[in-house]
Amino acid sequence: MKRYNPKVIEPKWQQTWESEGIYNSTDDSTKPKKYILEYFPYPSGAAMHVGHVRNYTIGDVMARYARMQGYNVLHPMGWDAFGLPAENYAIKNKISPKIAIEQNTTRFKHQLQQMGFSYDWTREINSTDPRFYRWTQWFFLLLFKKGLAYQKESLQWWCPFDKTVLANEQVENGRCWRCGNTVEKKALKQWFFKITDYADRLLEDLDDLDWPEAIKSMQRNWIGRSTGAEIKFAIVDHDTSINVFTTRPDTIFGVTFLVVAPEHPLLKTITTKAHAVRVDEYIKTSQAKSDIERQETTRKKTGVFTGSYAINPINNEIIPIWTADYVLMGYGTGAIMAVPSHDDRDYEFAEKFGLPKRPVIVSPDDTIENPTSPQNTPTLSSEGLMINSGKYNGLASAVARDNIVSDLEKQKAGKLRVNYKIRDWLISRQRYWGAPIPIVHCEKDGAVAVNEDQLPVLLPEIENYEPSGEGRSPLAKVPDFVNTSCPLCGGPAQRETDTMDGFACSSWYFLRFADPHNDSKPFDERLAEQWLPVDDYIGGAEHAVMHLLYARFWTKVMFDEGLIKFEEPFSALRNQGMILAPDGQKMSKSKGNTIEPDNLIGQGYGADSIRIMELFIGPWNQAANWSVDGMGGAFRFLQRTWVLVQEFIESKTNKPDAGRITDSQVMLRTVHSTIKKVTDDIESLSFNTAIAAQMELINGLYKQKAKDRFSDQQIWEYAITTAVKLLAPFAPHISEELWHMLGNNSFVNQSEWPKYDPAYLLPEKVTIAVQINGKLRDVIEVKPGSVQSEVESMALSSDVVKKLVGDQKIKKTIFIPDKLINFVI
RNA sequence: GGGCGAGUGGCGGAAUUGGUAUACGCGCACGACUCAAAAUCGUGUUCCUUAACGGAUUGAGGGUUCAAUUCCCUCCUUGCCCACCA
Repeated sequence: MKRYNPKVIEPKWQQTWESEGIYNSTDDSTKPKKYILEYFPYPSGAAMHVGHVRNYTIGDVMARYARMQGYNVLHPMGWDAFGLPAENYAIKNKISPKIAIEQNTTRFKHQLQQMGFSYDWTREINSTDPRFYRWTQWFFLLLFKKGLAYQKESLQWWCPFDKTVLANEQVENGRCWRCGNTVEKKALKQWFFKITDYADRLLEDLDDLDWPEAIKSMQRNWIGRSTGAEIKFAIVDHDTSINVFTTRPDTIFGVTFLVVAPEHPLLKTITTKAHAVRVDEYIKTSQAKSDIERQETTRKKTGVFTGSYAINPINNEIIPIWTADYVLMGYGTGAIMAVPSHDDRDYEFAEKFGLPKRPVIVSPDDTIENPTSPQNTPTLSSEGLMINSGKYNGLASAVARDNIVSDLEKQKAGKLRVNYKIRDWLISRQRYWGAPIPIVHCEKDGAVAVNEDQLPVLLPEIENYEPSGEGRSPLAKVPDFVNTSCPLCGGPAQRETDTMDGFACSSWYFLRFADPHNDSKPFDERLAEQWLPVDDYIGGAEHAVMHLLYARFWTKVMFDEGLIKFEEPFSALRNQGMILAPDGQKMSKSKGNTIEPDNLIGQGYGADSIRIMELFIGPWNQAANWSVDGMGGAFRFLQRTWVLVQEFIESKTNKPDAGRITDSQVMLRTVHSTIKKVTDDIESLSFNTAIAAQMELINGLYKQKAKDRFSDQQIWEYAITTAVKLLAPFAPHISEELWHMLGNNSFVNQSEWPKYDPAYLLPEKVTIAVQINGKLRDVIEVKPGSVQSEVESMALSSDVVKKLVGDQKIKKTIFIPDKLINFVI
């Protein structure tokens, strides 16, 4: 008997599949399409570990299953290779990013191939290939021409370690998402994409997506739409006014002071001479505070009085104006009306600086005369009846809200306003390793788009690509690159030297897979129409408000331009659960706790065992600790399958034992119910139980074999063949090998998925639970479909039941056919 | 502080519509094979208690029901995301 040796069979089939091209997608097929995609990886210096492998295993099982179900499947792979990690790796290892990327993609590709993933490698793309980023630049120009790409000087997040600016989405708790260092604010002229123009559509279209609710709510939260009003407060003794944003205009009678952010443009104007020194000091100290410090002060309120007063437009009350850094310049108008009786932040501030905290405006218990005071627990979300609010008293707060805004509108002191937390996407980076922004700066014509036929603007190969930290990309030091002529007037001009954020590439790469070699446009409309949108997109949740939001934005822009006919790129999104190290910690190179597939394969487990382990360890979308012992179990299952098939093949040539009889009904029922179970489980993405069902099948067949020694060859042939097919999406190599050993010349991975016949599912006998008062007391075996009277008399004749019922009266009998009978006494 | 999710044997987990809780795997124990070990095969394995019987059990407590891991309420623990967003 041949031994199961993954080291021999796995590379053999990988090469055969590749040379036969059996996973390549055809553009002209009559079959229905299915586009299954995993996030294209970042080929960093650290190799892939079993956590990454899980992501690709899920996608691969789905792709293989879909093929066997008769779909024309697109399952491509490529490299998201621009960006900081690749560049930092190159700097550290003193090689050029280009060489680093070549080394890393070679390694990653080898890792993917040795896992037997069924990618169409003829469609491989690399975002750093000029043939690819030419079109990334083309999309930049599309956005530029549509007025969705613009330059603006403002305070931006700056990472002093990576020496570049960062988008808001790329700053987590005041730290750089890549290196974890504290970020600073720096005033720089930067390029932005106007994603805010699409905020409403990005929000509304979330509803219809088959995405995890967690991701949808993260995006909703990030877009942060809130409706309210902008209200104008005139300043006493000044010719100016301050606008505030509030979601609760109904609480305007509770305003006891105004607060403006320290960065507010009117702050210096309205500050009186007597208070100027203290205000100036306060502005300076809050500027010196990094944002992380501003967040870490455990919300202790600070602030100073400006000396000025404002007039409440609803009742002409005079209220003081303060400045405090709990009000953020970047949101709303950078100024608020403080309502201490209904906002805990305002309450805390009033408490600390001795400002008035009354009156209560919304009665929480709907009594106008003596409401329970909410002063100790102010809340912005409370609704109720209006009190202390003049003519609005007695109205429901939601009604008063509308009335007050329209009344203010009449006196031109207020209007409805929708506010968003989302900011425009800062796209420029002061780093070398990215797609150059295809813009030329001309003294006469300003920022001018490079002509389309001049694309790509090639990233020059340079000696010194380390960031300078001066706020300019290293490309600024390359005169040959910088100096050019203006596409409009032909006069001398300078190229933009910033490069694009790596997320620009990933905002459209999924479209390129439909038409990866097109040199005349980013993709053919017909091919995009055929393959897109992505049916199943598989990846971790870490891209929730970055890539997944950006890609949706670009897709909508392309839709508006008429390039594509769909508005959402990813119909279904699947977030796989993280694989943690056996100790429960995140796997990372720095902790030295990573487990790499290469080592496991070297130990003789094989890719198939790893694939089984990745899925069997638990639900695919939940985190799991990697288990070293569990690998042995996965391997044993495959080996038992191997041995069983070998023994069956040998039984073909040895005469079967004539004295033994195969129970064909039991065999057929076992096989057909397993087909049903595995099929249903794959459809519902319950991969762990799909594998468990196959283990049960193999265990069951072992028991059959012990009884009948493969007596009925025909039924055994069917059982074995089916078992091998069911295993194919999960463990493709061993399945392919066994398939060929069984005498097939085709590929099991191109075979048809087995179907079950419901007629075989019905068992000869079913076990009925016999309960008394809902407690299990006995079990009886009856024919399926037995009626109540039959089951009841059988159950009542059971010794246990007789004893427990005694001469008590049975009040009620509950009968569930083929399941249980319950006597209530 | 806000949002979303999760708590089941020694461990990872299963239970698809309220209907026999603990499938499958790991680990462990015993047996077979072996000079021996590994590997493999087989049997057992929720806990307490017993000669047998029996009792308890899905984070805790309560509720609905003939029947609750499943539905409802309160609380505890824990994971992830967002966080002074007015």
